[in-house]
Amino acid sequence: MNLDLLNKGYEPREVESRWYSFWEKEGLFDALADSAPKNFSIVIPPPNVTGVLHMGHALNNTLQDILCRYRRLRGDNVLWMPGTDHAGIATQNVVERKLAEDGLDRHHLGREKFIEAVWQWRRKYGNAITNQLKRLGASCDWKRERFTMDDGLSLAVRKVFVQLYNEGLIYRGDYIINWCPRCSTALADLEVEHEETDGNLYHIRYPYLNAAGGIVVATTRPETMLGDTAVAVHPEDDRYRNAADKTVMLPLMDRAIPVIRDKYVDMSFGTGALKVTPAHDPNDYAIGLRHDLPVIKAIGDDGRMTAAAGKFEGLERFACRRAVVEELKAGGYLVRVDAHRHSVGHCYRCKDIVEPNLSRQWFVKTGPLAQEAIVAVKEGRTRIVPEIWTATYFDWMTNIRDWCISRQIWWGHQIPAWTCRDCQELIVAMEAPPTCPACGSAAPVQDTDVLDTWFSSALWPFSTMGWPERTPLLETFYPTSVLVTGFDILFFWVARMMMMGIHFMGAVPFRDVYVHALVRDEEGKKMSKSKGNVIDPLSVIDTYGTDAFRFTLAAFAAQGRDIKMSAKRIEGYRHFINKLWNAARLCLMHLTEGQPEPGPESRSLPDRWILSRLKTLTRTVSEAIDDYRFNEAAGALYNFVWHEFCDWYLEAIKPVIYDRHGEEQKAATLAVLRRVLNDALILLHPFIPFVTEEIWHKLPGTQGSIMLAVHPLDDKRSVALSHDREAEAQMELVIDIITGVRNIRGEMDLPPALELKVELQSEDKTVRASVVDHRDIILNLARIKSLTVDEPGRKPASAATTIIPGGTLFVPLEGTIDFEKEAERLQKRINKVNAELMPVVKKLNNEDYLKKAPADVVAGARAKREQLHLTLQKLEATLARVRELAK
RNA sequence: GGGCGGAUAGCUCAGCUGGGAGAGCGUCGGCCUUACAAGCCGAAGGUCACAGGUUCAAGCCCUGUUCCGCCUACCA
Repeated sequence: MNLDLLNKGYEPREVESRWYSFWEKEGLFDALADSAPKNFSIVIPPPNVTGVLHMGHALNNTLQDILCRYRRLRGDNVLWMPGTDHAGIATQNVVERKLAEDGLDRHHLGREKFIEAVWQWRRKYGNAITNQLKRLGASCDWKRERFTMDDGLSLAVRKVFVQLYNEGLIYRGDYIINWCPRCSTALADLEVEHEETDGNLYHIRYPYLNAAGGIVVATTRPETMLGDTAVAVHPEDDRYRNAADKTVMLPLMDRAIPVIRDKYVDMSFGTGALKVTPAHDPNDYAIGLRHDLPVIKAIGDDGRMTAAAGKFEGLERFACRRAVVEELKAGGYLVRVDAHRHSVGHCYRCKDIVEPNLSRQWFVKTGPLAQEAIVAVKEGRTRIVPEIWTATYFDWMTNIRDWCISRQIWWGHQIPAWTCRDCQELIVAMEAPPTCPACGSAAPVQDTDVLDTWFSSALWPFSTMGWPERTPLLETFYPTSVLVTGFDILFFWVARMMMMGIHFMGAVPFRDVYVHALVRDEEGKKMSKSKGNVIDPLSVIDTYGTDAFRFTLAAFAAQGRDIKMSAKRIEGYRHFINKLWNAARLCLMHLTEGQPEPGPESRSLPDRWILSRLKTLTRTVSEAIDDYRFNEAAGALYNFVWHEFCDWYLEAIKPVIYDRHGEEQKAATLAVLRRVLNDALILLHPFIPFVTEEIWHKLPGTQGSIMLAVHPLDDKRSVALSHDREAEAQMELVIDIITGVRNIRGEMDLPPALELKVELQSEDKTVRASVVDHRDIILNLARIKSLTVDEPGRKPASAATTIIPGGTLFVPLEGTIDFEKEAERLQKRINKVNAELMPVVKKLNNEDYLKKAPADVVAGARAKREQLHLTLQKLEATLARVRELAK
């Protein structure tokens, strides 16, 4: 016996620190660029380079790692492509804040120096997130790590931009876009978060220019009136039949503006008259185009009023709102102010209120691209799991609007477009044109804008593999097997990868998209720094260990449901890791190298049973992983290890391994024990890689990493195992008897030390024989002194009784029995059986049921009725006897 | 405004194509049994949100209602 093989309690810190570097050093995460018989690939959703590991990353990468490790164990050539995203606005903000600490800002530094500063920052801090992924155990092929701003990916970005431009799928134009005054950049529609806000609806009277009275308009943003160039009414609105074609005087500005008719106006809203501000509202802009209205930009890109706002020039937009309202009131123009709840757009980065603003931007024409992406999913070339997201995907893709891709920041891929200083020719090209192709003037000027970060992420599945070159990596691993992601970036990222992948590779970027849930806090709220409810995965890992954490995530990753995370649940799974650890200790105390492996014929009942259960487990776990039902796989493993393996099997074989049943039996059992531990570790490894690797190395007879082990589905000796129905039935009987005795002991308050003699009466010969065969196991686990087996006959007088499916169990308690208590106990049982019996009887009395239900279902119900009936009879007879004796 | 999801034991949640209500934690009782007290054994606890409907049969399918949560949207 070798007790110091493993420590008594599992210490994750010490163990985990060893294995990650071992795996990396051995090259166990490396993919072969050349195609193997089976290839499997995943591209990581690249975390922001500024990021720190949060719960979302932890879940996302744990699930990917489970898939990758599982596929490797199944013999696949696995590529898990890692990398990070340059995260334009986020990173720029971080570095700007950093500079501010030194009293610097980017405008003083200049563009070039600022970008250099960002690169410096990236070199210094940019690996934080990848190091954290390593602590999580992520088995990425780090040698291939990519960054969205590295040379290869930047080339891919330019190539894509130029081609789309030449195909007419990228264009530049003046449109109303979402403008964030704080970030001072355009935002895509997706980057705007809408939030219901309590505001006011201001009713303002615009007097007619050459007539009495006026028109009352309603607005939530009164300051925009400074840019009004018309008032619109619906052509069929009788109220304004006479008003149309008149001219009103814009208050405060003393500007004459026309009253026009446009069907866009909703007669039922407000007064039915709409003030039109083409420069600051997308609908108004459209109306402006239809009616050839002037465009007056009253709010500047810095969020302050422009010269066009007259005396309000320079006022911050919300200060201006207050000032405008005051003046309107003073001038008698303000008719009414109603409280009005409406949704207000906020910048998803800085949360500042977004201002619709007219400006010249670059757009991707998404219609044709989206169409292809819809067809790909319709035809099943890409499958979205769970399927529920397919509808959402279609919905969004169908109603997609053009994608504003230019950003007025510095950190990112600068747009490969140049303008000639002299003739204004626009040149879109991979490299800077030395001269203008139109007029020959020197050095056209590059557009100062950069591309939306998601533009480069959209290329991720193929740009990381070396596109535009046709690399072996692409040949082998594109399309990728599956993309694992949270639904929050389904549109931002997945949809756009679909569009770009199909367009540029001619094939979908992934076969499956597995959409997982969000990790929330204990109360189901989204974790966020401002709420202070963030659980830091790294501190969880420090406290409970990576394996416990990963297992928790997997166990709660039920499809379509968010995960509420709390320390308490992780603690529960730490116990599981510890349980496994200690079970392994027990095994390792007895397993030695080179033990003989006797044939199946010498296997005991528990041996046969556990092998049969292992077979089921292997299938269950593998199928669950194949279907992305991670929680089912984790649940099956938990139940097997803790309850079947530890509670029953290990307890049952203790007498054998402690040398009470002879050498031959011991050798057979140890061989089984080894096989079960071996296979269970392999099945567990994708979920809890560290502890399984540690145990694996202590297991005599194993060589190298568990990552190179043969999966039970591919291992001849394991495949040869089959379901052993006989063993399962016999073991069930044994368990029933043991549980029955334990139950009596517990409910009758019998001291554990009290030596019990137990009698089983059964009319079933097979049952009797079976119990005799396995008497030792029962004596040991039920902690009883003797077990006699008989045909039904004389009932022991002073005994506690339990009915089990195979017969009746008597625990004679001569002189010590408490009849009251026993009667009570039996009555409880009777009530329970009755409750179970009632619905069955009712069913079987229903002729329609007998006629219409499938035969096997009816047969099952009949069998159940018989069995319950029998049990009930026995219980009632016993109770009657006990009552008699109690008198 | 449109759409989606959720409501099952005290808590957190499983329950896959309709056919015997489950787990973990917590609670109660008993155990230091030679791997594990981060453990072992036993027990209690549920009108499956509400109201209808389909069906021989509904936690599961349909309709409506209530309460949560999320996504989406250019009604000023």
